[in-house]
Amino acid sequence: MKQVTIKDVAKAAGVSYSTVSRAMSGSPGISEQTRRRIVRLCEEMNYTANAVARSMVMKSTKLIGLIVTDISNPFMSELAYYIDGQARARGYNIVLCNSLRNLEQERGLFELMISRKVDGVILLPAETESYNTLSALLPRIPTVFLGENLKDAPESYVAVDNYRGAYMGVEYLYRLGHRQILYFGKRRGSSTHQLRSDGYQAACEAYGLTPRCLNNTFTSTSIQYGYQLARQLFAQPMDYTAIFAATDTNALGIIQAAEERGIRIPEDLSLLGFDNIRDGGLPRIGLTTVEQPKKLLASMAVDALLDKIGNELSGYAHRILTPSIVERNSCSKPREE
Amino acid sequence: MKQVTIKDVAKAAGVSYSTVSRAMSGSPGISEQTRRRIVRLCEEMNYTANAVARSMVMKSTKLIGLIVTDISNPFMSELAYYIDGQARARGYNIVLCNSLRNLEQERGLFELMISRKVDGVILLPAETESYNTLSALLPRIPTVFLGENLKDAPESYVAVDNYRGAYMGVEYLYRLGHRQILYFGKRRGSSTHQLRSDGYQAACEAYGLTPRCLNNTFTSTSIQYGYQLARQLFAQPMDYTAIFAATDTNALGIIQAAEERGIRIPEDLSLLGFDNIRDGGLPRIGLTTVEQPKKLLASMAVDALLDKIGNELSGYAHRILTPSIVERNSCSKPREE
DNA sequence: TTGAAAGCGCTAACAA
DNA sequence: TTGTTAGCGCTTTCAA
Repeated sequence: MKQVTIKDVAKAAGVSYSTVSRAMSGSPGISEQTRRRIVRLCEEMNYTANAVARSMVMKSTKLIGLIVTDISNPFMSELAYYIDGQARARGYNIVLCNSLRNLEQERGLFELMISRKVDGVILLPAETESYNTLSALLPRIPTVFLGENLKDAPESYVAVDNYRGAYMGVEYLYRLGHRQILYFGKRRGSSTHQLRSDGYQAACEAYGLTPRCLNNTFTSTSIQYGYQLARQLFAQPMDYTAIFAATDTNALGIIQAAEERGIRIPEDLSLLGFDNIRDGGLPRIGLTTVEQPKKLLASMAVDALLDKIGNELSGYAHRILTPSIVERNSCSKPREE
Repeated sequence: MKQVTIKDVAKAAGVSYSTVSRAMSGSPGISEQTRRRIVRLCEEMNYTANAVARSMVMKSTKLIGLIVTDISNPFMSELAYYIDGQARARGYNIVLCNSLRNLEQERGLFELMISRKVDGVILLPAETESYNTLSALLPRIPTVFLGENLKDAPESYVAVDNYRGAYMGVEYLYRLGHRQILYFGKRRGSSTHQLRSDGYQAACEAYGLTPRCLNNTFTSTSIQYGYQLARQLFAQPMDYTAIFAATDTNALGIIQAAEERGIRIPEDLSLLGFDNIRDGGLPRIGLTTVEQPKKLLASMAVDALLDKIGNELSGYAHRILTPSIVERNSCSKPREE
């Protein structure tokens, strides 16, 4: 697997190797004739430029680090799909890592990205706390936080307006006629969760409803945990007509628990999610939910990062997108008593 | 964002920069005293070794290219999750790309990986044809095909025994009492699909059943297409008691179409999938399916690749894993007529 | 135990 | 239009 280098080509062509470089990179100051000759020769010789060597002198790897907590999570894999598409269209590739929602691991990965000299990193933080853990490293590499709202932190992020999304969710249920809405699954340590729960509270106040919140005591929001939480909940009398789940994965767990207990959705209970992960659109699930515009989030994150990479001087940018509600079949009017 | 280099540290420490290199890389031939002094200094100065420069001289990037058709597909994102874990444990990172199941795109990405000098690539091929499209490039970089069975091609791959899996699936349905089993969704251009369908046919013969196959005429196997195909199918009289879907995504589409038509699964119709993607385990879905052991597949692919990278001389290896059946709620005895 | 120096493959400034 | 040459930041041989 001996690699052909620019020197080999130069020798074969009988020119200096800077001429080969010029021919390949399309720079000016070279006759069309020799360029063509050399390009052809490169193909014949199977010459492929060594991107590592180029990175060395260009001081740019054209690589973006993407740190997610768990790529097998459908929300993140969808985001990753769009990020890759957008990045590649701009000449970049993605180095992917999973932090496993572990701050130490995340920090290690971040340092790894610095040492790999990626041009920038897009981070789906493990927790809100991530910002603090990483703050000392942040000046060393352009970074954009994605998904998590950093409020007024002096660092770039793009996220959905979680407060507003939750507010809209309550409004939606209210208009359907619900007056007892339970908020389900708020997880500690996440500003996303805090904002959603704040939005829920605010909307309840505005509409004269009594807010009621069931916290997620687990460290994660998988379906499993949602299910366990919901089982506990359903063991008690149901004095609400709708559940607003903090995340779609929570909602999926609720569906499972409801199924077991013979609670029909939406006939007996309306259920509203948040995120709009693909699974919610599956047959028999049909989850109505507050959508995070994943494609847009992804492309804004890439744009913001490349902006930052381009203008070293620039500061930071906060971009907050407005969510919307996607209606499927998990919400209806409350039953007449 | 001026980067601190090894020279800066050397100057500050008053030693040559080779000494700093030795101190950092833990090589012998350096007093423990100076090593400690230098390591401390590096930390103080925020020195992080430049992996690009190191790659340059080591002729190894410690990077693995991972080319999938679509990372948002749950099967692939799960695989990617395990691949990353296994690779990182061995000191490697992943460069992720999506080929969009497009041969040209895939070829381009493969060339990109060569030029990026990744140490090897794991490829979830777009089609069986991928092997031919890429064959000229294969000698230039260690590669392992994942998921697709290349039969006796002289290239490494790891895949599940698709033939056997399908055979087992038919046996499973047969034992439940089914005698009319329809095979659904075979897609052209995929040896995986070919093998599954062969296994189905063989099992039918062995058990004295009449094989019946409904081909997928689309180029992809998304839920959408499965749904459309199933709609056409259900418009005709149902002269089978079970459907064996070529993939879980197909099965999901079938569930949707069945739902619409009021066909109950498993009461009116048993449904067996293949792959065991996470979605199949969701509440209300409960798809019984032939499982591909994703974690094992991933770690064998990484192992096979690192073997290949380690021993330049070595040839290729074919590793075929045995699938198993995971029972949930989509299959039952056929109804008594 | 440490330092000097070559070189990895490339780009770009400068010379011719 | 083309060639020469100096690096990019590191590892590693060879000498001291």
